[in-house]
Amino acid sequence: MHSRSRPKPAAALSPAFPEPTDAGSGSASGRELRERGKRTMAKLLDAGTQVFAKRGYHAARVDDIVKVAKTSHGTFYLYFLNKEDLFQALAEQVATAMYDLANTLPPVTPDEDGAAALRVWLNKFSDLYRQYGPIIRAWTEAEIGDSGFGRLGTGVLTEFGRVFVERVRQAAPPNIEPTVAAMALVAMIERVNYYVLSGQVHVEQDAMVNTLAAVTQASLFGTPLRSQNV
Amino acid sequence: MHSRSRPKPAAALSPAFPEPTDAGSGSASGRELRERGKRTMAKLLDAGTQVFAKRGYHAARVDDIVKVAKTSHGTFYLYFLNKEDLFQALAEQVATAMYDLANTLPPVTPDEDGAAALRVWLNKFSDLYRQYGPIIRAWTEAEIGDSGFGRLGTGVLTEFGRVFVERVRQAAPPNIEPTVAAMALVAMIERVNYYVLSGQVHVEQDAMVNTLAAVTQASLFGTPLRSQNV
Amino acid sequence: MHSRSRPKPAAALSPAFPEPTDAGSGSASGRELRERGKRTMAKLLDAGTQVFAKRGYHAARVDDIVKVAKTSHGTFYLYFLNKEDLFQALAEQVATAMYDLANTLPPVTPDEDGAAALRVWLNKFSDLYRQYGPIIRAWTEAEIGDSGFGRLGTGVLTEFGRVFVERVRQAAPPNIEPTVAAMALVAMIERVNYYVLSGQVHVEQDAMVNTLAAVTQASLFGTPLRSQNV
Amino acid sequence: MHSRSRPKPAAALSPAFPEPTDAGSGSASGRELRERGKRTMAKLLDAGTQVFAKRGYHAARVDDIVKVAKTSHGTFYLYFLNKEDLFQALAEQVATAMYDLANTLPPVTPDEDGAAALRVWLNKFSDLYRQYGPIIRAWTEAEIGDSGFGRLGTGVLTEFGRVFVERVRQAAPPNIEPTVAAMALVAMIERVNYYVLSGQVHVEQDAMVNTLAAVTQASLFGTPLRSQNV
DNA sequence: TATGAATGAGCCTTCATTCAT
DNA sequence: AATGAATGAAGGCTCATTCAT
Repeated sequence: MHSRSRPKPAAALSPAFPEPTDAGSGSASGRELRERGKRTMAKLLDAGTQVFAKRGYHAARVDDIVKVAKTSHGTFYLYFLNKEDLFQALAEQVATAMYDLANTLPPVTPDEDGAAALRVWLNKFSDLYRQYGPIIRAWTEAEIGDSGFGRLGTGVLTEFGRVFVERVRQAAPPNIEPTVAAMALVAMIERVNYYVLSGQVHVEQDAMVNTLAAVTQASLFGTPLRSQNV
Repeated sequence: MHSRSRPKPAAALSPAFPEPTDAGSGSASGRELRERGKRTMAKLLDAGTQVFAKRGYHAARVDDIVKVAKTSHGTFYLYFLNKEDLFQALAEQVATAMYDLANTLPPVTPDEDGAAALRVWLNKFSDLYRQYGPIIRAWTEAEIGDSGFGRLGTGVLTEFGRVFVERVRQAAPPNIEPTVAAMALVAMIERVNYYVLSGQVHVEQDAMVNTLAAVTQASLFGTPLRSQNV
Repeated sequence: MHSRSRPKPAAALSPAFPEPTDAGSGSASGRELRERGKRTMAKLLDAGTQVFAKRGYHAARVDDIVKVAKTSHGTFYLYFLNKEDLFQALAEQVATAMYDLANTLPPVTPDEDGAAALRVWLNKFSDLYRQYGPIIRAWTEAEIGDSGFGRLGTGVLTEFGRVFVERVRQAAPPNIEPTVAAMALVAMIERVNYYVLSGQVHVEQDAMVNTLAAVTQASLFGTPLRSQNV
Repeated sequence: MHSRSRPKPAAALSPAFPEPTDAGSGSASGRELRERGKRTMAKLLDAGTQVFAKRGYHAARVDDIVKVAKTSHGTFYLYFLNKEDLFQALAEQVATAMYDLANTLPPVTPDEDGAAALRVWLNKFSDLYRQYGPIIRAWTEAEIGDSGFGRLGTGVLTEFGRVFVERVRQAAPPNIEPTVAAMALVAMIERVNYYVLSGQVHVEQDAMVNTLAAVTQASLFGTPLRSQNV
């Protein structure tokens, strides 16, 4: 669809973390932005997040977005090729942040230290998911069909899987099949956060995190599941 | 919007089962359908499944559906109030089947019998998910916003949760918090099936089922995770 | 631009002349039209002729066309892919008619019989030009840029040139260069009609035809130019 | 619309020549331009010529023009009221040059001297047409509708007609109708140049000029058409 | 019961023009 | 004298829904 490409999120995998609102954000033309231009683009990205969150990808109208951003249609198309392009930019922000988070997953040990480290990480995941969840949801929606989003999503998923597999390998006896188990854990963590964020189930973040940590440990080390601090 | 309501096909699927989600359905005449009418409606439902699967809820056009069903726009509106109504009908089919399946979840025991029973059930879940997955995915999409779908989805989720909680209670020592753990297991099972079905990860159904059963047991009884038959 | 193709005008070169309003006319989908559909399409083609005539290709809005045709936007796009597609259909009508006319050019002889035959033919040309002139003008406009119209126009021009060359060859001594002379005559005839039709010069059709016939004969046979019946 | 009017560049082209088409020009401050300003204006006029040539009047975007001129939107509107104003300025250049050329048309005599003089003039016409042809083409396009361009075009045409009529009168026996014949010759000369310039027919300039001269002479004096020097 | 033509609100996108710096 | 960000009125096109047959 667009003929000019934005900086790839993969680049952001590097340790040097770019400023959140600029990372992966692109313009319709790749031109350099002055101060004012940056503000406008940030407003649009932010408005996009809100509107996609509220209405989902398909139902979101450019008109909604520019209204929230208090700017005009013309301006929108100065910064983005179209709705998809804006979404792409947001998705890349998410992807970048997720990649980075995945790589901070601590080694999982069977003791209370391991559980604590896991809980810290799960809290960070939860915070990130809360921040970007709407985009992720819309992502799933946009994914259907043909667009290139799928790959982005799969990429992030794969990265999570890869890191979890490593941890599973480090932790578990050699007779278990780490890839599937890793995926199962990733799936659980993602989806529970989704249920909670979307309000389909009502649980405190602490309870959720504790349980997820416990299930994860139990899965790897056979520690009987006990919900702590609930 | 005309007021005529659509015959409720979902109801027929499980005569004994109370129609829990019927409230929101704004459809469907009680008029009896002749043989031909039944065939046409079946064609439309089937076409709807295909098209929603391929394009998602929003991107699906009535035009696509009637083309696949080899019928006309006029006919479509003879059987359904609108696109949402058709989707509702399909969603109700899914919900009914899911409710029924949830209620066949066997007691979970720590022994190999328990694992085997779990695997049988997970296979049934997987089959059902494969059959209806596209609708479920589109469901998530339609859910965003305001429609009544959310309730339907939440209802099914709740039912699964309820049943799992019962089993977790039966199985686990009294000091664990069953509701959150149950939800985590449901989330894991659903999402892994989704990943696999949507082709985002490539795993054989057997491997998936075995792992899910193992993780479930491990979570409840501390059985160290072992992937069997992989 | 469009993925489905309309019947080629070249086909219409065959002696069997198709009904004027159906020739070259195409639909967005190639589907067969019922009586009503044919009427609607005719209305749109007619409205297109009027609007393109009045405003030119670029300035013509689909909205104008459907207003003149007393129909709706939706209907327009039922019959044509877009504005260009409608124009194409009209242009093909013109091209077909022009091809056919070109092939009826009589042999040019130096006597009064030759002049009379030429006048008859020029009158037919003039009538055709009056009928289709607006489209031809818009054609020139649409031609600029990249579209395939150019070829169509060039094709018609070439056909006229070819036929005139034949006649010039028949008529003129062997020492003259027929192709350029033929083109010059074609250019003159076309452009004079254009000037007159567009109201840039005010001359009666008779005077115009007589003069064109006289110049043509004079060019070929050296008959001194005399304007008759003026 | 601001009322400041643009400096009239056309006037400068022929100080002695009365500005006949100035009436419709709604432009341009009498403010004097410094060296830099003159350069900028020249860049814009030049860019305008290129872009109108390539895309035609309607399809030409101000954005294209300023890009080619390597300047900004703001600057464009410093020099011209709007797109039409720039076009007007260019058209006036053309009109002025054409007027001047028309008035150098030599008397047409039946001998070889007359033919030679005609060929010299036709070559000048051709050169001018090549230089300004794109504008003339766009002119025709802009003409459609309501703008004042038509008058400008008609004015030039009328001037050519007037001059040709004089020559025809000088040359021809009193029994011919000079106005129509003159127009026919003008039409021919213009249109042949157009065909050649637009690449619709492929002829060397020499062949074209020779033929046009021959047809012109033949029309006036009955000299049989012979293409010379081909 | 079935058809397909017709409708028009809605949304996306472009581009001439203005304005603050 | 120059810049480039911002604006918003057009205008193209789609698609859910209705209607006449």
